[in-house]
Amino acid sequence: MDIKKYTKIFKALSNENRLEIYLKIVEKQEASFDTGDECFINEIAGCFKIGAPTISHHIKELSNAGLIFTEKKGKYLICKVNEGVVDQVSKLLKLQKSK
Amino acid sequence: MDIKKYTKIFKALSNENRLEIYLKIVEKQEASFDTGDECFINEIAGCFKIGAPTISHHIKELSNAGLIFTEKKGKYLICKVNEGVVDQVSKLLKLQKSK
DNA sequence: TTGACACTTCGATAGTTGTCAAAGTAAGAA
DNA sequence: TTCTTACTTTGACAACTATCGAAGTGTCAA
Repeated sequence: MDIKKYTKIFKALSNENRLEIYLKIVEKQEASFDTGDECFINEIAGCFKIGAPTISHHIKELSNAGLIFTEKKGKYLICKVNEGVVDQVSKLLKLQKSK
Repeated sequence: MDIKKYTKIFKALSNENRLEIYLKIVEKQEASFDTGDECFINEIAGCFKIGAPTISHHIKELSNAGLIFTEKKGKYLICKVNEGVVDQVSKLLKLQKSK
């Protein structure tokens, strides 16, 4: 088990703004099951009172931790949740009572 | 939803030694379903190359985040996982595809 | 009561992190 | 080409964190 990988994930989620950015991406992705829209960072950036450089930095941390995937589309940046990692995290934390 | 509560939890798990301490407590608790033993910090402290003050500090952070409960038994300290919080964390991170 | 043990508290310090302003890049519109 | 928009990179700095040694507290056994 790669402890470092998980500490990186938890570190990425341990900052208030970064966690909210991540949750916004999750939210947008949920909505997209109906609409088919993608999550443009541009659209959610306005919700925060931090500057563009800081948001860019946070996105990179989330991406580095493997929590999200990013993709450039013209001048916009699209983000997607990495659902596999989220499942791994849930498993790590839990007791395996059934075992 | 209380973002601060969750950032505190993630921060608690974002340090390598602290995550390992938490996982040791989980492990001990799993074993205890058979043996009925409790998790004495004293016993797991030897696994780490950090000093007692640092371990004490880490335990307090885990407890403060609500991830574990602690209890004094004589001169020993007993730790238990707060399973409720772990479930909440898993729910927070996940997409609700079924909705 | 003395000593050993299991922590805890305190104070210090090196290292890390979140944020910003300024400057940079790259795409698309005019 | 020039301008605007969207993001990135860089450099700096204040705030926070992990760790330690030293000293402190409380428990238990001899």
